[in-house]
Amino acid sequence: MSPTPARTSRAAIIAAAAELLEAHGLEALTMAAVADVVGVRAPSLYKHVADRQQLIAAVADEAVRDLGMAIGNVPGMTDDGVQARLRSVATAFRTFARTRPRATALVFAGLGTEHQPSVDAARAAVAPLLSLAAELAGPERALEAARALTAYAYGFAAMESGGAFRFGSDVDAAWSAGLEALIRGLAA
Amino acid sequence: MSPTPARTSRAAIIAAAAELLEAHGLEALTMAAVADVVGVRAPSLYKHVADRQQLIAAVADEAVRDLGMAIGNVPGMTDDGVQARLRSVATAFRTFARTRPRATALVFAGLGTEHQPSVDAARAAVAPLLSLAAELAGPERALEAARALTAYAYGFAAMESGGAFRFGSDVDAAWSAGLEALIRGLAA
DNA sequence: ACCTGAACACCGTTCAAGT
DNA sequence: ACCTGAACACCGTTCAAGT
Repeated sequence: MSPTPARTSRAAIIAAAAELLEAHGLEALTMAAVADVVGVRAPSLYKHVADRQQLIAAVADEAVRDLGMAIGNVPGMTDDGVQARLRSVATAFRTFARTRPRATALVFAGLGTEHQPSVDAARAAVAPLLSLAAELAGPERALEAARALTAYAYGFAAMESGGAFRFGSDVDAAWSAGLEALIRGLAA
Repeated sequence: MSPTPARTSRAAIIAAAAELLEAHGLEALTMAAVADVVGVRAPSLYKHVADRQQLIAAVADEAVRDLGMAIGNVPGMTDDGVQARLRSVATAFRTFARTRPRATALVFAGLGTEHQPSVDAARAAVAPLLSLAAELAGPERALEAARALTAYAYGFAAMESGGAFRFGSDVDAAWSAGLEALIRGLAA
């Protein structure tokens, strides 16, 4: 007669889904596999998430928040100049994208979902980058500069994770050279 | 007794798959849907392609070739300086990515496939960009410069197609400003 | 030599029945 | 109030049977 307490939770389900995505790709993120990780049967998931699309959307939203924290909490930046801090934030972005490439692709390329993270979440995530861009290029051109930096960082990280850089040579050096060039150009 | 002639072809199948991908997304690229477009039943496709993964890979390969042609045949560039030609080629890339966003994501982000386009195909596609990069930044730094330009162009186009630019303001102006900054910085 | 229907394993999702 | 097995429609893939 006593109603059973929940044997899993929305948070656990989203975490399991994010793990499966990163470990084995989007096609491995099945309701049965997620259910298996959290220890229930597939139909039970529908008590916690509407359907698979919404679960994927929730994984993307969580990734946006994680990314925001990753680039918002870069340590020891108080003493540096704008360009050095921008370099640190962009590199934190790259590190995040290398750690969670498939979640990053879900957020930025959106292949496999029609979902967009909420405007508020996106705004919060890029806030630190936007304020540095304003410092670098002036408030008038802050948005443009932030977009250019994000485009470069995401594009580079995506190509890197996707294996697009296969002509040898030093990938780290290419990252730094491109970033320096962009920062220099935006500051001018 | 006479063996039946092929009622469809590998080329037609790939074209149908590319159409479905762009029109309705990767999850709409099903064997049944492709078979329907080319006018056969799903099992017949296996006479022409090994399986769905290989079909998706073929779509990606074809997209790489198309992209190579798109950025290799930019008209009326003979009289321009390096920077102007680079601007034209990068903009041709953006135009291609806006026309075929999902195929572009398949090639660069590779979410939904483990496939990589062959090194030769990729090399051919980026050849025009590489030679311009050499002209701009010197042969020593050509590869770095080409990578930075590709990363920026793909990243910008991906974010644009994915709807990441939703804070208002002029997206075309942002594209130009970022591209100018990068070219200026790479030339220095 | 290619095409087909039937069949199988799998997936997302619903729902009545359990506790 | 949540969980489950059974069921349904759909998907990728195989294969024996047609022409």
